Amino acid sequence: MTDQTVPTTAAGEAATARGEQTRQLILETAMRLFRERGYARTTMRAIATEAGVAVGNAYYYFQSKEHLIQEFYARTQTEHRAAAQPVLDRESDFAARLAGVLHAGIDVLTPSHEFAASFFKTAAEPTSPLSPFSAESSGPREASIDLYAEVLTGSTAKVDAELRPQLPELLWLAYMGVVLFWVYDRSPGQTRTRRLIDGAVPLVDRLVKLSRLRVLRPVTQQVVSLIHTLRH
Amino acid sequence: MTDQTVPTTAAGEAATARGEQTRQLILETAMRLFRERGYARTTMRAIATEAGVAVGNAYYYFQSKEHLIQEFYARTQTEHRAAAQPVLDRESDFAARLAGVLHAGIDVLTPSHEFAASFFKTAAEPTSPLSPFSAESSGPREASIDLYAEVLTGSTAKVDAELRPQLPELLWLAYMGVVLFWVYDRSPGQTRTRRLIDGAVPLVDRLVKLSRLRVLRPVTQQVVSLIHTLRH
DNA sequence: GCCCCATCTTGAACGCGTTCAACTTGATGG
DNA sequence: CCATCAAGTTGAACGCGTTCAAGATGGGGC
Repeated sequence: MTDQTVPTTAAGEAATARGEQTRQLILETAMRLFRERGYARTTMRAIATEAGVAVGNAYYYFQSKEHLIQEFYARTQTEHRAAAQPVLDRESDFAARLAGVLHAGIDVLTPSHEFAASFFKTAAEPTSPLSPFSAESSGPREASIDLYAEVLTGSTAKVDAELRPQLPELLWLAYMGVVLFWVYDRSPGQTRTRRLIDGAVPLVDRLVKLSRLRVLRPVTQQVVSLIHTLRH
Repeated sequence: MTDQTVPTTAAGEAATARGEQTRQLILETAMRLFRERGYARTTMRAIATEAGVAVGNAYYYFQSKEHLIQEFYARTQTEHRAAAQPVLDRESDFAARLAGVLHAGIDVLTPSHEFAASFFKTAAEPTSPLSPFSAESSGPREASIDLYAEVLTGSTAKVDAELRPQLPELLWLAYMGVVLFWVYDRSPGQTRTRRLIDGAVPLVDRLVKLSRLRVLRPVTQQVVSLIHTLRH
């Protein structure tokens, strides 16, 4: 805990130091091997050997094997944003924007399905820096939440005023749910996940719009108040 | 894969063979050490030593360190059922029954919070036999779903006819969500999880009752149809 | 030209989960 | 009483992630 040891330059730092090349070399090698053999079957020794460095050297740049994955997060998030941009530029309907962004996320993840499943256990541990809720993952997480804020702000949807500020984070949470479903999805090409998105988005769209309705306002307020309670 | 090797008698089997005592001894020792030191810090060597057997002997009875946990599932489920019984006998109101059962679940889990957090990563892996969705966990899972069927059948709540058959599994899924929240809950005594239950139950109660309402019937049908789609 | 020293690199060593060939035990039946 | 053999038990050995004391490198001040 609390060992902010010396170098291990955080993800996208400037880091003009000599070793930056080595860092990139190790990272590229690791990513390639992870994709080729899966996370568990890729050993640190293999990464080091293929990169032409000593095992210990990999640990100079990355605190652990798990930390090599953090780069995967950052890249995935960047790709997700890029893949979602056309939809955000084109659509103004809330449901269309949300579905587009969710599908874009799965598009980006699809090539890594096997790899993602094998390292998912690591990310799931509450104490892990790789947990999507951890402080270490706050960068990609906030970028991702921003994406859902944009889904909302760029849309023509009218949303209950109290619910609106909470919605981006709720949508991100729903996205986490979709990813969870996707990780467990064993159907060929993860078509079930696609069906989940196509089925759930109109539902969310409907509920969001109904949130302003007389009968449902108490429910909406109950939801918002629960969120506030849980945030402390 | 597919190595249904010789003995390793499944959880609650008859198993009158000689080694049954040793099996229980190893299991009790493991459970004690897991609780005392946490999962990660308990080594197989320590379990073996404290139980007075050789390391290999533990592997004669349990395929892996992870498999020692499966017993924990079965026990937790049994205790949950027992702890929930008074509430099921006493209450007839749906919300009261649901809240009672959920709180009973967390009551039972509370002493093992640290341990649960440390082995959660293992259970989260899609391919793991410990995953709550796996075939190996079907026993405890179905027992747990039955519990939520009973929450519903013993209650006076009137539920949409199409939604009703899906509800026990949905409630179980919600319970999984509560457990997930609980695992990540770092607040002292996991009071946030308690607040989640107390906040979410009235909400679920309200939604279930509203499910029969004119305005919401389409939404209800949409939910049911989505469930059917995802089930194939 | 030389030394200094932060930066980078090395690989043997540690403790872990897991495996396995070899050994012991004790009920069975001749 | 002994031979048999499935059931149970052993601990050295393997490959893994990780650590760390020791060494190599090379730009900057003198």
